[in-house]
Parts: sequence; structure tokens; C-alpha cells
Amino acid sequence: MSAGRGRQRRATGHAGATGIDLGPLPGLLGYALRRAQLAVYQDFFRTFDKIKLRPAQLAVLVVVERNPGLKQAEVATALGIKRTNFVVLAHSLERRGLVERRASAHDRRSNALYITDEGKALSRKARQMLEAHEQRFAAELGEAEFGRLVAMLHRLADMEAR
Amino acid sequence: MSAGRGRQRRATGHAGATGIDLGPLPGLLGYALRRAQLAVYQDFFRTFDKIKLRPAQLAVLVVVERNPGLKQAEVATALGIKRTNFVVLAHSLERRGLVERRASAHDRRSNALYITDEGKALSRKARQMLEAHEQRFAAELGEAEFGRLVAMLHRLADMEAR
DNA sequence: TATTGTTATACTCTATAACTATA
DNA sequence: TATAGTTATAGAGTATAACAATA
Repeated sequence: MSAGRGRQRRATGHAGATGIDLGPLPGLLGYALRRAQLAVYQDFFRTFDKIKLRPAQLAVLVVVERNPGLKQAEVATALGIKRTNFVVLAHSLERRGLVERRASAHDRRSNALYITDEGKALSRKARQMLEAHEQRFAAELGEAEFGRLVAMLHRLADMEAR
Repeated sequence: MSAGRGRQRRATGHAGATGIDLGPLPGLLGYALRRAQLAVYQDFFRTFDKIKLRPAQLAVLVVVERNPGLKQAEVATALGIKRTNFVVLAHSLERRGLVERRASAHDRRSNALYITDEGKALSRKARQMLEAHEQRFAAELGEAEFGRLVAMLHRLADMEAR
């Protein structure tokens, strides 16, 4: 019996060593994602503490640098941020002189975003930190596996909902 | 020239199709993790809306079921939750009659946690939903790749900090 | 003294409603 | 009417400090 019993995914015995039975949790994608996300973000915060950049701030800086003149709403939706929450984010970067908001000429409702020279300088610094940050994880898995991991994550993120 | 130029990781062109240049973001582990985490959690919320269980609540239920009599602090640290934040979490499960808190006999400071019959019944329902939830993503990647993904995530999570 | 559970508190992230000024 | 930016607000998740009861 017990022929085609299907999926198993038993406790992978990953970590903790608390002796506590986590049951199916270690085999669950969401649980593994949360643990990895936590570790990677921790490393991000440690790495970028020197220049006080949070992940979302860095993402905005990068997008604005590569796409000068975008409207706030465009940057926001490109990054999956609600435009209402984007306001304070853009404000924080503007206050620090990293990004400029200019009222658009042909549509005076919208703010066009531009990176400043100071923003570009910080972006250069950030790129090096980013490289070191990424490299720590890429080295753990090897470049090839690392690439496959990132690709798989995007594939899951891009799945049709429903 | 350009011989050993090292890491590249250019835009993977994953999604969005907004025409906006995201630069290095799609190649970044943290960015990919955030996108995948979001998608998987969205699916979790949709799936478990019927029984109104959040990820952390389910995790506690599972751990308490498999390890009857654990102290609050033990469950909390096993799941990477601060004991101070665990209080409301345990309370929410107790109010719903899924879990019981009994004062420990030999250490009257601590609460021992036990799953109730109602909790067990919900846990059974949850297991089926969990199976469906997981299967959606496992089917997208295939079981083998899915397993490798989860293993890689735990490996990153278990890396030495520093 | 140290630990367990607890309260209070604060900060971030995310989400919704409603306003304003433009279009 | 619809859209861009904004404000206010509320809910989670996570963090620290401080306290009472107990060890």
C-alpha cells in the first residue's frame, strides 16, 4: 500500500535546534520566504546603515536615476507602492536633497522626479554596498544557483492570481 | 577585453511591462524576495480568509498541536517572535477557543499552551487549505524545483550573520 | 538576580477615504 | 467626470522599556 502517496515535504530540520517540532512549517514556501526575507533584509539594513537608505528609498533612487522626469504615480506603481504611501517616501528623498520634484509643464497636476547630483553620488556609493550585500548571498549559493533562485522567485511573483 | 568582468545580473525583464527601466532591481535577491513574498502571502490570505487565520496564527497552532505543554516563550522563540508580541497572538487564539493557556504546575510564572478539540478541528481544515495553497506554487515550478527553492531559502536564512 | 508574562509605547509598512487642483 | 498629489487615519508587524509575580 501507500503507493502513490503524493507530496511529502517533511521537516527539513533547517535550524533553530530548539528541539521543538515545527511540523510542516519548514517545507512551506511562505515560511521559508519569510525566514529568508528576514535574513536578507537584516543584512541590507546593516549594510546601508552608513548611508541611511531603506530598501524602498534605494529602489526609488534607482528608478528615478534611470528614468528622469517620471511622474510620482509612475514610479510608485512601477515599484508596487500605493501613490498615497509614495508621498512621504518621495518627500524623504527630497528633504535629503537626493531627488527633485518639478511641476510638470504640460500637466500641472503632476510632479516630475529628477535625481540630483547629490543623489547620483549617493547612488554610486549605494551600488558598491549593494554589490557587497548581494555577493554575500550569491557566494553562499554560487552564482548559478543564485541566478536560478532569483528567477524562480520572479516566476512565482508573476503567476496569475487566481 | 572585458575578460573576467565578473557579475552582471542585468534586468531580467520579469514583469510589469510598464516600459520603466528598473535597472539592477530585478537581479537583486531582496527585490525578488519581496515580490515573491507578496504574491505568496496574498494567496495565503485569499486561501485562509474562510477560516480567518493569519500566517503567524497558523504557525502557532501547528507548533502547539505538535508540542503540547510548551511555554509561551518557547513557542515564541521557536517561531522568531518576541515574547512581548506573542502575548496578543496567543490571546487571539485563546479567545477563539483554539488554544488553552494553563498555568504550569512546577513554574507558576509560565503558561503552558495546549490545543483544544476545536483547535484540532480547525487545524485539520487548515491542512487541506495549506495543501492547495502550496500546490499552486509547487505546480508552477515542479516539485523538484520547488523543493530546491525552499532548501535554498532556508540556507540563506541560516547563514551566519556577519 | 534572572525569567515569564504583561502593558504601554513607538515606528514602519500597508490600506482606505476624502480633499484640492488640475485636466 | 477623472486623475495626480495630498492628508488623515487605521491596521498589521516589529521593537524597546518597565513592571509584577515567581524562580
